[in-house]
Amino acid sequence: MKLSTKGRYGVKAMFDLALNSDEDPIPLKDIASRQEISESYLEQLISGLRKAGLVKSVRGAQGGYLLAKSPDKITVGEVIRTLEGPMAPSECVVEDTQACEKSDYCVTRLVWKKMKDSVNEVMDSITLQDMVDEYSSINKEK
Amino acid sequence: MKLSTKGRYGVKAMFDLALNSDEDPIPLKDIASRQEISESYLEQLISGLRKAGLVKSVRGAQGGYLLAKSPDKITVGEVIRTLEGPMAPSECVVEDTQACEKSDYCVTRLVWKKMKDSVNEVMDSITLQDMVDEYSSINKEK
DNA sequence: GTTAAACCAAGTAAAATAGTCGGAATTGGA
DNA sequence: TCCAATTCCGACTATTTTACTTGGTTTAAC
Repeated sequence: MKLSTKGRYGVKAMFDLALNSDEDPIPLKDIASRQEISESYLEQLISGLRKAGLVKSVRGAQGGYLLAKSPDKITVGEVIRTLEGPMAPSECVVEDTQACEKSDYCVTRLVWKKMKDSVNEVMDSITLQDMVDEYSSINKEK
Repeated sequence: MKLSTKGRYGVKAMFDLALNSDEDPIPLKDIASRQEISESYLEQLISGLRKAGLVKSVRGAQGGYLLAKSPDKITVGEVIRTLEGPMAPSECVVEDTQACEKSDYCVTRLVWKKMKDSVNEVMDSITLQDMVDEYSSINKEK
């Protein structure tokens, strides 16, 4: 049940964008080096985030990436689901998937459903802004 | 974030044992055919469950498997963690693992921690007996 | 002593993961 | 006008994990 690097790096990158955002776009190179992620790999991931409408890009020199919405409007859940797909422990609880023919009376399915709902609820309750706030409150104590 | 077949089959097998348990041990063949799982694969999984003390085995003819504890003392969480390992989205929140050197001020780590705790809480709150009860309540309506 | 079962270790094909690589298109600034 | 910095894109690849299978040994009931 480990998350793959896609989800983990994706959240880190988005957090980095939220933390370092001003007006100017942030080049991928900066994010990659700050977060210690391979730049060319991160490129793939951020491409997905862009297609999902979570970040905007500015091409050419002095270009880079920006959050497409304000950090309090972007949840960890959106980021992770974009990169990892639906957080379903089993195929049979992926939305808009044909559940198996036993699903009406399948008890294990109810278990997977509860797990899925629980994870999504937590993920969707955390915004990038929450992470930024938490970061500030940890670091002001120094 | 899908569960592997280990966890999924494991829960099914344990549920099957809880549902069909009387005094006699239940041969793996029966569980495998009822749950539509490859018998030789399930053998591996149940071996892990036995070593973890969740099932008991009786060897020889008329042998099979039994729950090691009563179904209300076995949680889905125990079963899944036995077969899948700790349900940690990231290495850095696996208990008794060295967290990385940034863990003191790492905000993403807090996110993984929340996800982990949430999943474990749900899993640990469901016992095999709960599943059996749910099964009966679904099926008595027919 | 035959049969039904658990037990064990090793092997394996297919899929997923975690990247790399090479180049094309875009744009700001010298 | 050209150069450098950057995004964008698609294909390739080594490694690891998954989901098994196979072939056998041991144990115990009848």
